[in-house]
Amino acid sequence: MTGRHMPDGKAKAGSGPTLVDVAQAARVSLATASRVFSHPAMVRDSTAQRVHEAARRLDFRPNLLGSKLRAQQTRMIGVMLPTMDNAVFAECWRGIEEAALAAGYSLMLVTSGYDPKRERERVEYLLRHRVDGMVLTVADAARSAVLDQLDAEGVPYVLAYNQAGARSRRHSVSVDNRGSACDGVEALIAAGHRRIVVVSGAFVASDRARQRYAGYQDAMRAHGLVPSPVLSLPSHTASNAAQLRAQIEADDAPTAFFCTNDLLAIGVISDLRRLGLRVPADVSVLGYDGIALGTVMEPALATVVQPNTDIGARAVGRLLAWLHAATGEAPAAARVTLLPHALRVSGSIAAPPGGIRPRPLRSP
Amino acid sequence: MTGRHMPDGKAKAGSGPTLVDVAQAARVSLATASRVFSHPAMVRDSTAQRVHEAARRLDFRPNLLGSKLRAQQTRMIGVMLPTMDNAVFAECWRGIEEAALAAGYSLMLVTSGYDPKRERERVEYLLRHRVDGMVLTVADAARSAVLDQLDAEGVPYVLAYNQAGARSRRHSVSVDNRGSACDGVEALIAAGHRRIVVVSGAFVASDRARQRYAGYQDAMRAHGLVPSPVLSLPSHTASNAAQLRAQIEADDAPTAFFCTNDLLAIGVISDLRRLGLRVPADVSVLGYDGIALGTVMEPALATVVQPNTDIGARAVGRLLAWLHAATGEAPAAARVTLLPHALRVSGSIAAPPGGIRPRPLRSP
DNA sequence: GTGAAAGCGCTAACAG
DNA sequence: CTGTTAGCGCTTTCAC
Repeated sequence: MTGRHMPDGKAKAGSGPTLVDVAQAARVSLATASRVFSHPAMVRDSTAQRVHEAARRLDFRPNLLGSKLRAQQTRMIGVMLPTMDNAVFAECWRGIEEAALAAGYSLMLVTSGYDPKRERERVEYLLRHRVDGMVLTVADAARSAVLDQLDAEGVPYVLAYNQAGARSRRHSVSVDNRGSACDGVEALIAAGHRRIVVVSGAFVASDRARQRYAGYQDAMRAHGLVPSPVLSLPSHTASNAAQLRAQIEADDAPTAFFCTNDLLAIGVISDLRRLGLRVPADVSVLGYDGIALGTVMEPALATVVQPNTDIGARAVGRLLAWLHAATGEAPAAARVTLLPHALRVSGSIAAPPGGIRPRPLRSP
Repeated sequence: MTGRHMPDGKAKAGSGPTLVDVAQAARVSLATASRVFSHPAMVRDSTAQRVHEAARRLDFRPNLLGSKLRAQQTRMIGVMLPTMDNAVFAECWRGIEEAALAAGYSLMLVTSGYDPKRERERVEYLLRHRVDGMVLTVADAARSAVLDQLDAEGVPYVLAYNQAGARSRRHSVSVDNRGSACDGVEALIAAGHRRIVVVSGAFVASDRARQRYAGYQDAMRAHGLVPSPVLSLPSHTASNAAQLRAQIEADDAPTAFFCTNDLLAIGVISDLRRLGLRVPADVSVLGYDGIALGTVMEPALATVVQPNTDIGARAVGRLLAWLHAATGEAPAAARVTLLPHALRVSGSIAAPPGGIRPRPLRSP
C-alpha cells in the first residue's frame, strides 16, 4: 500500500524490491539471481556472494506468491482440526507447526467445529489456496464426505487422531484407540473396580469415542465383567450433573467412570464433587488424551496419554514423505501409524470404597 | 501432481481447469470470465449464467495464488500468538477465524512461544507470504523489536491483548488491564481480604502482567492496604508448591492470591490443596482471563473475564477497517479499543477464615 | 556457469 | 457490457 524508500532513487510503487532489482544491482541476470536462492549449487560462489550482498543491501524479501504460482507447488500444508479449544488439538498444532516450518513448509489452519458443512467449506478454502496436501482430523472418518472428496480428487492427506481401519487405503497417525482404552480400563479393574461406566460426548459422531468404547468392552469381557451402555453427555456444562446423579444413586452405582476424553473427565470430576462425592476416595475417574492440564489439577487426572504433539509432527512427516515420493501415489508401506500410548494411573484413580458405599449428599 | 480427468479430452497436466478453460467453454473472453467472479455487476446476467455453468461443469476451482499475485494484495491476515496451549489464545483464535473468513480473508497462523527470536522469524515468514496485515500478541509491546520493525516498514497491524499506551501510535484491542485487575482485587477486598498476594508467571516479560499488578496496587492503596511484591513463578508445574508454602507458612500469610492468568490460578489452587489448604474456605484465589475451563472446575474459578473470542474478532475488524481505509494511514480515531470485562466472583473466592488461620499440613 | 525468454493463473486498464 | 493486452514475481527450459 504505502510506497517504500528506495535508496538509489528508483522509486517503486509496490511492496519493495524484487528479484529483478537484486539481479540488476548484482549485475547478473534474473535467472542467476533466482538460482542463487533456489539452486545455490548451480552458481559460482563469487557470483552468489554478489547477489546475496545486493539482496541484503536492498532489503530484498522474496515474494513467495511468485514462486508458488510459478513452481506449481505451494509447499503449503492445509490443516483442519475440530477446534483449538480442546487442548488436545492445541498441543497437536505445536507439533504440526514445528515439523512443517522446520521442513520449509507453510501452514494454513482452519477449524471445523465437527460440523460437516463447515468441513466442506474449509477444505474447499484450503484447496483454493492450492495446498500441496492436508493434515486433518474429522469427526468420523468412516463416513466423511470430505474425505471421500479428497480421495476422489487425489489430494494427498493424512489423518491425525482418526485411526484408519486396516482395510482402509487412508493414511493416519494415531494411537491404538481400542487397545489403549482397553489398557486404561484394565488399570481400573486392577485397582479393584467392577462396575465401570463409560462417559462420552457426542458418541455417535466420533469414531474415536466408539473405538475407545470397544476397548472398554474388551477389557470388561476379558475379566468376566459386563459392559454397561455408554453414558452420552451432549455438553461439557454442569447440567450433566443430573445424569451423573442418576448413575451414582442407582443401586449398582459404578465405582469408576471412564471418560473418552480429558475435557469431559475434568467436567465429570467437578460434577461428581458437586454431588458430594470425593474423587478418588468415593469414585474413580479415568480420562483419555493426556493433556498437560491434567497433571496440574488436584487430584491429577488419571488418563490414557496420547503423544499429542508427536501425532501432529508425525502426521506432517508422513505427508511430507508422500509429497516427496512424487510418484503421485503414496508410499504403500505403513499407511496407518500407531504411536505408543502411556497410562497415567494416579490422582483420580483409587481402589473402590470398602463395603459401604457413601451416601451422596443432596446439593443444597 | 497427479493428472486429472478432463471431460472434453483436453488433458491438462496441472491441477485442474483454469479460468481460460472456463472462458473458452462459455464462449467468452478471459476478462469476462474473470469479471463474473470479481465484479459480477459488470457483466450481463445471461453471460454470467453461461460462465457459472461452464465453471460448474468443469469443476473449476479458482487459483487464489494467481489473483493474489496479480492483485498485489493477498487478502491474507498474518496472526502471531504466543501459544495455542493457553486457552486464552485458542478462544481468541476462534474469533479471529470467524471474523476473517466471514470477510473473505485468509489466515496464516504462527506461534512465537514468547520467544523474541522466534517472533522475528515468524513475522518474516508472514511478510514473505505478503500478508496484507497482522494481528498479534507480543510479550511486551513496549520493547518489542518486531513491532518496531513493523512500524518501520509500515505494515498494518493491530495488537490483541497487548494494550497500547495512550501516547502510543499503535492499535490494540484489549480490556483495560489495570482497571479490570483493580476491580478484581477490590472484589477480594470486599470479601474481607486484607493480605493479598499477586502471583505471576514470567513477570518482567509480560506487559499485561505488569499492568495487572499496577491495578492490584491501585486497589490496595485505595483501601489503605499495603501491596506486597509480586510472587513470580517461572513455570506452571507443581514445583511451585515450595514457594507457595513459604507464603502460607509466614506469620502474615496472605488470605488470598491474585493470579495474573487463569492457567496459573488453576495450578496455584492445586498446589494449595496439595499443601493441605481448602479453597476457598482457607484461602481464596482469583484468576484473570475467563477461560471456559474455569467454569467447569470445582470450585469454579473466580476470575476477571476478558471477552477472548471478541478480542480476536474485533482485532480483525480494526485491521480490516485500516486495510480498507486505503489511505495508507490508519484511521486516526480510536487507536486503542478497550473492551468491557466482567467479574466472576464465585467458587474460589470466599471470606477469609475467621480468627484462626488453619495450620497447613505437611505433605506426607 | 550464465543469460534470454516463456509463462504459472489471474486482474485491470484501455478500447470498442 | 465485452474483448485485447499487459503484466504481478518468480522458476525453468534452452541456448551459449
